Amino acid sequence: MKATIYDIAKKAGVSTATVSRALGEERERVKPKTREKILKVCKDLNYQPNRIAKNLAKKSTGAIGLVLPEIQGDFYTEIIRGVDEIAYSGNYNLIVSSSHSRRNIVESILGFMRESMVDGVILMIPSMNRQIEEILSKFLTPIVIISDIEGLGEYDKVSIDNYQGAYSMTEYLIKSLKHKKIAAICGPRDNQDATMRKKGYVAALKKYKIPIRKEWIIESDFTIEGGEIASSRLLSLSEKPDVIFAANDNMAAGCYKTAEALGYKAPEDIGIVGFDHIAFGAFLKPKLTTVHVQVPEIGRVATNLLLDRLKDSGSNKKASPKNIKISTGIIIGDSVLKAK
Amino acid sequence: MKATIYDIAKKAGVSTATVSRALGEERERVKPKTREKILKVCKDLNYQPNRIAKNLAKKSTGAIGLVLPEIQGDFYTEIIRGVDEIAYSGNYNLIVSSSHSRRNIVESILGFMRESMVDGVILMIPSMNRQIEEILSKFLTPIVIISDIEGLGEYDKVSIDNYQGAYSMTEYLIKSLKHKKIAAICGPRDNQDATMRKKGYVAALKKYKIPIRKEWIIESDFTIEGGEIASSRLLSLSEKPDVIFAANDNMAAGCYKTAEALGYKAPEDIGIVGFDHIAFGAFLKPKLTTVHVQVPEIGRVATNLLLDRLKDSGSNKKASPKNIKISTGIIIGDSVLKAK
DNA sequence: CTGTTAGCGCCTTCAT
DNA sequence: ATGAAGGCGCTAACAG
Repeated sequence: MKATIYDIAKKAGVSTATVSRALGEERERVKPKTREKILKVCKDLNYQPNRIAKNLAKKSTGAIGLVLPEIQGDFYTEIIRGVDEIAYSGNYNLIVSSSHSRRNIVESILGFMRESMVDGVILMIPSMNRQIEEILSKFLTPIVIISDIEGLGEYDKVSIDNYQGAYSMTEYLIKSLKHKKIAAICGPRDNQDATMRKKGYVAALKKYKIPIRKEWIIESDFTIEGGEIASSRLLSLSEKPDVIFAANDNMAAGCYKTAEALGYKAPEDIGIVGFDHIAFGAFLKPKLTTVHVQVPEIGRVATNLLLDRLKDSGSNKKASPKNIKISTGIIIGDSVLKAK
Repeated sequence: MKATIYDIAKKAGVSTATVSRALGEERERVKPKTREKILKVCKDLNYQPNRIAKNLAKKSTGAIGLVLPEIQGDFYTEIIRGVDEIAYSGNYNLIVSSSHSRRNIVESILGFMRESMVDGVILMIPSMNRQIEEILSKFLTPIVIISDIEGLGEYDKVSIDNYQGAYSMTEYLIKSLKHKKIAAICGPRDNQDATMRKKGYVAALKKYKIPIRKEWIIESDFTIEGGEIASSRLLSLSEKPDVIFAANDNMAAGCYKTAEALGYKAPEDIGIVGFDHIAFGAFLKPKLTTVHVQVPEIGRVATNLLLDRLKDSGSNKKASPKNIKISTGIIIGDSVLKAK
């Protein structure tokens, strides 16, 4: 049987209160000799404090939750890294959970936070719906959302500046590289990041008065395979684009595959650019030109917002929600040439 | 203030026990009408059950913990995927934690499990030491170890069959491809996976009576950069190997980089093979020949072992520890040719 | 079917 | 510096 604080108290000849103090943050308020005795007994009995009981008594868990749509690939692990870094230095434990495969994200949220195993939650969601909104509205713990969804004014929010990133890349292709025939492989329609990236692309074309061609804008799914399929469609058009702007690096990798399979050589025959700047892009040949996203920074910023909330949750004047955009940059590789 | 089961009981005019039943697994044992009334009150008061209290009362959390050395790269996320899959279908929540960067793994274990926030733990560790062993020996919850460390007979254990994988690959290079000049870039000395891979390599050379050359066995660190450095050393030797067997795909990728930088062409000038078969290897050019490891399967198997333990923890006859090895295979790419 | 009553293990005033 | 005692919110016998 596990030893409890009560066993310790009895064996050490003190009260449970003293044991609690000796082990907790009030170490100083107990005589060194007593404390030593208590610690010795703890060792003898292999005492392991029960955090559940502690949490119940203190009404806080010292942990924050991170809910991700999935835990796969560099993108998400880098978010985790950013969150973990700040959580750790703020003395919070991190609990990561994913709404993986079969499990839909709503369910995950429910199981995870409605039951308050954590003091606060960082939620990353690609899209919103009534159901989720309703659950969120009932939330009792602070919550920070990572998403590019508009509205949501009542929550702290951090997002990638998808619009600006896509706009800048498109502008770079047009202005610096003199391209006009630029196709886009977009992410899923219901994914807000994807939507904003597409908007940025379209806006840049408009700005430079380049006509938008429907057949050069393909919706896909952010996977490598999706990129393969979409690009093979683009490359089989009678009028082909000169450059393909994939809305993420995975799909750009799919374009490489297709190009190779179809006998096109990048960048000479077809230019390819991506978005995200995930690690493995550097191993693509030719090196991928892409939009740089400070992924771990997203996690850091979100966590800082959450910790601020947690700190403030005592005082009753709630700070108004913050909305932070993480800026992007352009990484110039060798996957697209200047137009002839 | 959060509503408690007590508030519900009062407002619904029933006892807390009835509320607990109506909401829990004994739904059936309460009259439908009563239950409905209770559910309505719950809605009205936006009642969120407190899982902490529940855990304390039930003495179980319904969650298992997964402790990884880090959460970065495909290898670890695929482990997570395997674990999550089984945990989910077994109705357990998964809590992932990493002993990331500054935090050493021991500390992580301490914070994570000694305090029994979980019913059981899956621990992945690259190496063992006294300190860790001592902590583990004091463990009160079931624990499954993912590691190729020998000994450890008292724990359920799952490991990659590193030895066999490395042996088979080396044998393939020798027997099928007629190579004799095979160098190895190993992982860290204190990493057990690395050690077993090296042993497999050495054993195969011995079996085929190929002399072992110290200068062709280099210790590195499983990173891309490590692979770069190690391979540049190999390629600057007066007598160069024909093939480099990198102990993981990351380091193999580093070899590609170096080879390119130094003007060697794979596979014509130098053969390169790896270990792990992580996703991005398929994007290397030429396609990487490597040892296939069923990574998600590691997670699945480990989780099944843990769930079995948890199921049995009621009965007092403990099943004897199981030790499962996950077999490997060889993926033939284009990164090494038959010897001339 | 439902209520009563103890805990679960720890923390935290309030006294001493 | 320490002890006594009452929660924290929920579950689980045991009665009715």
